[in-house]
Amino acid sequence: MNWTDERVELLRKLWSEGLSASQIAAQLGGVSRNAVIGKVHRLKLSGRGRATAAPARQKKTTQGASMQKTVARAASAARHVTASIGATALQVQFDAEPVARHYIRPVENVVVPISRNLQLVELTERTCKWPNGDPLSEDFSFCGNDAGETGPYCKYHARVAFQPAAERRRAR
DNA sequence: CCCTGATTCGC
DNA sequence: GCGAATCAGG
Repeated sequence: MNWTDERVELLRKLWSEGLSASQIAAQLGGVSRNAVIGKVHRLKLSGRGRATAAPARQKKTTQGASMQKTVARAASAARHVTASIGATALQVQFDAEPVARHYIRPVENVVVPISRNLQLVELTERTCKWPNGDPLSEDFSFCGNDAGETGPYCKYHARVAFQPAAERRRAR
């Protein structure tokens, strides 16, 4: 892959929009994040916003605070909720309340907190491949939360996708 | 371990 | 100019 004008332009755009090098590499295709970073340097586009490395960590933004509440309310099974709004994508991590697990029998009531809304090219072996939205739509995306190594979905979508037979019967 | 950008250096 | 390897950091 060579750096055509179009590709450089897209690189400039995405970089200015705050996407991470790896995300840009994924969208460009055919290049590694290192290639993107190298190119960014050569183009002297570096230093976008915050200087050194990973900025993806804020704690008490008003927006962040209100969102934490929203997520906490939505996910009744959540015990610990941390949300971070980075220069790139929105990312939320959480741990389920073990006790609460007994209450959420009806699968319809399982609340999936939030998705990273990744594009197809951004999926890796560890990202949840649960689809969001209309595959024919522009804003179609995948959940993208951590799926571990046990399957194609994060634990919440796995719970929806792989219902135990008995449970599925009563959930009817 | 996952990720981030920064730098170096052989090609 | 390019980008893998490496470094430094969250």
